[in-house]
Amino acid sequence: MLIIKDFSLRHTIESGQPLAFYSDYTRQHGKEELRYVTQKGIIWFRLSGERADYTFEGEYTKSSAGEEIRRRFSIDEDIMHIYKSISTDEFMAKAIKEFHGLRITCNDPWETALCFVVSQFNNIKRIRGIMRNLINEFGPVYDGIHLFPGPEQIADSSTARIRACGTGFRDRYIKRLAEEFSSGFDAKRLYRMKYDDAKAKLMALDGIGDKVADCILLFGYNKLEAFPIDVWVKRVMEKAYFNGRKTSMRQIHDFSAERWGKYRGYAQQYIFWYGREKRMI
DNA sequence: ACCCAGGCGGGCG
DNA sequence: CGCCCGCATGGG
Repeated sequence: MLIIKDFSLRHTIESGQPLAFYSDYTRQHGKEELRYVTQKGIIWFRLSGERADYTFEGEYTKSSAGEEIRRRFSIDEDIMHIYKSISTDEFMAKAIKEFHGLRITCNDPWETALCFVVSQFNNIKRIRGIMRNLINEFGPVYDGIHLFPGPEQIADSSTARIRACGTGFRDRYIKRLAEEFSSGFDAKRLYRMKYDDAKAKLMALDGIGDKVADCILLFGYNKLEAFPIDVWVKRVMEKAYFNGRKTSMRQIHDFSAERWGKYRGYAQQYIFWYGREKRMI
């Protein structure tokens, strides 16, 4: 059993992070459960207050599954220090207070890249459906359950089979991404690279632009200085920080770096989720 | 019917 | 640089 302080599974999952795109989350009578698959197996994660427990299947052991969970939810991160350091104005302080315990998840780079290539010009509900289709179509079966597919499993398929999962025009991006991640692109190397250099490497891939690259760095590499700007973040920030004026991406990037520094990825996730939940637009 | 969705690539001035 | 366009698909 684990004790996790300052953690809201609900805000973490519902704020549209990669895990939410392909897992089952339930909450009733104060008990929460998340079932998710990885390339190695299946994890059942249960939470009641601050008490967490888990079961697993696949290649995991009790200890490696525990490690998976610790890493995925950044359990060892000093979250209160991060909250304090980005609570630099009333809007952010209020968002953090109301949605206490929202954490940036730390996911696998390939999983994250696939999720956010699917996400472009799309909505969260459909992203979920497409991710589930991809898992059911390409994920290897373990004990009757499809695991998360590895890049090589998609790289070998036709674009038609990818498109049949509902991806639309993103089929060729997905195919090329899978090819890159299964050979050629050294995904592990980006862990050790500085933010700017890693971002340039990602943006060199077909179908990955400014926003998706930042998502992969934030949710896949835990580079907390990444600040993904999507339509929601842009509009909420224009309203809350720029007097309703149209503001360029460049200006918003600069503003976020200056205001929230190296933890601005957290600020971004609060802006995104708080803005949507409070129907600010 | 119309509009939009956690954008990107390509072409243009 | 900035701006504009097309892009698959499904839900409101």
